[in-house]
Amino acid sequence: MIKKQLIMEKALELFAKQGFEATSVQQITEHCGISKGAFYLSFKSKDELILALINHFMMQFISEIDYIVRNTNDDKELLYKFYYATFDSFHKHSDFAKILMKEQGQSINKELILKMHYYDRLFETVILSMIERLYGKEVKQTKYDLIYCIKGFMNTYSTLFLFSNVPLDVNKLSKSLVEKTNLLARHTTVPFISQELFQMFNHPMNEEGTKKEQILEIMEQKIKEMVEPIEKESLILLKEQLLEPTLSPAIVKGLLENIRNHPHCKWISYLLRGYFKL
Amino acid sequence: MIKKQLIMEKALELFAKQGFEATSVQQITEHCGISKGAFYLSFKSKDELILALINHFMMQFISEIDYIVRNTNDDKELLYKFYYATFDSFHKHSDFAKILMKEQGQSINKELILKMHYYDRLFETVILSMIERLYGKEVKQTKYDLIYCIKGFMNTYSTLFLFSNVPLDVNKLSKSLVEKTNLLARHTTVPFISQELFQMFNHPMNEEGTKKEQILEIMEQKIKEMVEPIEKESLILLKEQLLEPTLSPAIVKGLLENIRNHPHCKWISYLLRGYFKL
DNA sequence: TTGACAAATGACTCGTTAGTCATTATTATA
DNA sequence: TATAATAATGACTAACGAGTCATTTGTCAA
Repeated sequence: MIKKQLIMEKALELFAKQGFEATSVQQITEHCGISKGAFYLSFKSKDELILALINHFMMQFISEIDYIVRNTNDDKELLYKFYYATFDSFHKHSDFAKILMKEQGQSINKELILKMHYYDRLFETVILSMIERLYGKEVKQTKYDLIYCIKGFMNTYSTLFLFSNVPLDVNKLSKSLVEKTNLLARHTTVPFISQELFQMFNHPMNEEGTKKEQILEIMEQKIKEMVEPIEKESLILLKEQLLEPTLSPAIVKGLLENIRNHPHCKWISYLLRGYFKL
Repeated sequence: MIKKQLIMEKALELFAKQGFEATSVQQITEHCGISKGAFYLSFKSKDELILALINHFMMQFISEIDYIVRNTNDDKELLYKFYYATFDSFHKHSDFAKILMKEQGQSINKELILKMHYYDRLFETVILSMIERLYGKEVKQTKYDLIYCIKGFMNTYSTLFLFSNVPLDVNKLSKSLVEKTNLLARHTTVPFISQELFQMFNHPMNEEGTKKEQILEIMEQKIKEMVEPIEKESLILLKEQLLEPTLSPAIVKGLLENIRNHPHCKWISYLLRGYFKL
């Protein structure tokens, strides 16, 4: 298990520098100081490795941003916090962000493309819920355009500081983008992306409906692995709540809070927040 | 020479579908109905092919947009025409645009990365000159941000219609982006990218200063190849003008107009417009 | 028809890579 | 200490791809 993490860390560095295709398993194992055979004890294939990396970081990223959007009460702060957290995350995990940019749309692996689409959709959902909350009916016609504008901002500005070695002021950048986003939200009158168009783009959303049964499966897996008592009990209680709702919303929310910051529970926490509508 | 074009066309299709790395020379030659050896009669290597493709399309694209920006007199139309031409070009050459998106930042080839950066800088220059003309001192503090916003819009909206099979209304999209750009230009007060920052990003601009001597070299090459009498004479006169300015601006402009629409002269025409400041 | 020249071919070389598996080293258990 | 179980190794295979070059095919002038 610890070996798996080592491989993921070292591979991340190489992928960010050279790209996925251009990095051989040989190189990865050398960089880890292990043998080639040892690699295949942890991962069935090179593809499984990149998939694990994508999953690991995207789950972390999405759940982090989603938590911020759900738990920032002050509307005035929300957009700033959203941008700040996004760029801060890109900055902290810049190697992963680089891979994301490089492998964008690329990748021969079909499963990977689907996964990327899936996370992209999730992220769009988070943005959309934020926009709807902040601007309400004001952006009824233009909210889908706003999503793409926000994504466009994130894309260009990320590329900028990921691929040049210029130190960046996340605070200043976020403030600047908050102003731009507000401007567009409040004054745009000519929409391009209608709801129909938006749904057409997002058609293959099916991938992992993440229904009750799937959440249960993931939870059982984690409960087995978990050693910390508080987190473990919280997980068990939440699992029971999932099977048969008996606890009050306050208790459920508290239990979620217990597991939220455990590195292995962020994703479960995100799924449950969605399921319990908290 | 005609073989070269065939290879470029067929390779473009495959690269757009599968990516550059994932496409073998074997596949390209099979798709062309020629032998592997024949490929190497036209191109020294696979890298030379992708470089030729990038050069071919980027020259065409940049010079087209530059011409529009320089020759649209009505400021009210300019931004619309800019967006329209951009998306129209992406649409017409969607296979190339796909490659551009996929190979973005990627690519092991150093020469290619430099070339891409170079064209990126040229495109930014065109955008900047347009912004300065349209908004003047109004955007003194925010013009560099505006460049990246425009590029961000282009990026997200292109991805959208390049990788989903939804038919697009370029007219509507352009109008929508014109409004957004105007909003940002007129009301943004919080800049993020200062002039210093902008220059830091663009540091390695050196690549092909495209000075007089280089233009001359390209011209001599083209003069030899050219068969059409009017274009040929225009080129010869322009070459003389480059060596020793004797003609009036009106005549020079007319000569440029003569060659502008010849598929092989667009790039020269662009370089000369810059050199003669027309 | 012939011979000289150019165009085109594809079998071949050489390097590289993902993935396997018989063998060896390490650790746990009795 | 002996034995079993598990972890780790790296030489090996099979496949593929870029680029080469001896040979064949086509063209055209004499």
